[in-house]
Amino acid sequence: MVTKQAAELRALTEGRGNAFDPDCPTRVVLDRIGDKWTVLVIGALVDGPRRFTALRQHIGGVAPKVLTQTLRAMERDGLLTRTVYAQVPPRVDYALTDLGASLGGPIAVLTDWAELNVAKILAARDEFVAQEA
Amino acid sequence: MVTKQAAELRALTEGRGNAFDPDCPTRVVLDRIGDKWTVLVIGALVDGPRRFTALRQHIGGVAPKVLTQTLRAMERDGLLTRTVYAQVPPRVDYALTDLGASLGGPIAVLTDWAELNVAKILAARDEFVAQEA
DNA sequence: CAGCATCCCGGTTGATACTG
DNA sequence: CAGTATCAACCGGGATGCTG
Repeated sequence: MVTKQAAELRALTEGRGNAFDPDCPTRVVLDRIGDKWTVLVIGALVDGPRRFTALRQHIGGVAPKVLTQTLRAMERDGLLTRTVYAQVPPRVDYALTDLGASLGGPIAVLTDWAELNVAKILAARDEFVAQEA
Repeated sequence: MVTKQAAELRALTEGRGNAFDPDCPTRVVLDRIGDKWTVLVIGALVDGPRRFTALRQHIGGVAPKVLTQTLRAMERDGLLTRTVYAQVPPRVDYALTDLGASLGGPIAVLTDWAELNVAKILAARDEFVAQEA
């Protein structure tokens, strides 16, 4: 059942050591997915552009500095656009690019898996703790 | 095209603030995926059990301590099994559980996306750097 | 062989306060 | 409003040395 997956994974992790290449596709994407806030930002922008403060309030609990960092990194990687309006007070809109929006698919697969299996994971943890007691 | 994804993502990130619940499905899985070595370990085990040293050499560049940490965390979460043989010299086999193997699917989706789009990301980075110069 | 104990370093995260 | 500046705290991660 995992033969196709196995092949794909091996191609990435075993093939020619590219898993240790910092520019390896796996690495680049995984680093961004693994980032605590990127997924939230994508979730916050899937249904339209938002302003900085709107994002902040929507996500909640994120420091301005960190949000800025996340946003800049995503902009740098072409996942979203940053539009500055020359007016007072300042206004900046953030919107997903096609690329950024297309990441929603893989993320959704992951979150689907998570929803399906998180119970098993938590059960495994409980059992593990129980065993070592 | 992203309407279904949008709905799913919103359910996870917007729904009821569970994105900030440490036990939120998204969080748990993302933390594990985001881990530098977990994906490599899965890739190393998809085609059968391996011993500690075999894993170490296969993955390469991972300190024993860190590999142990990763392995333990994955065992704790029911992603793999750890089998100790009472013999001298010691022997420990690691193998993916069904749960662990099933994570290969979502990971493959992610890596597929990565392979398809990493060029765009890198191009976006270059362009970004060029612009600010 | 497997892996734990210890020490340590650097980068990242975050809270707080301030500004164009 | 949309950040930047600054400082403090916190691990992830690695090197080394030792054991059952």
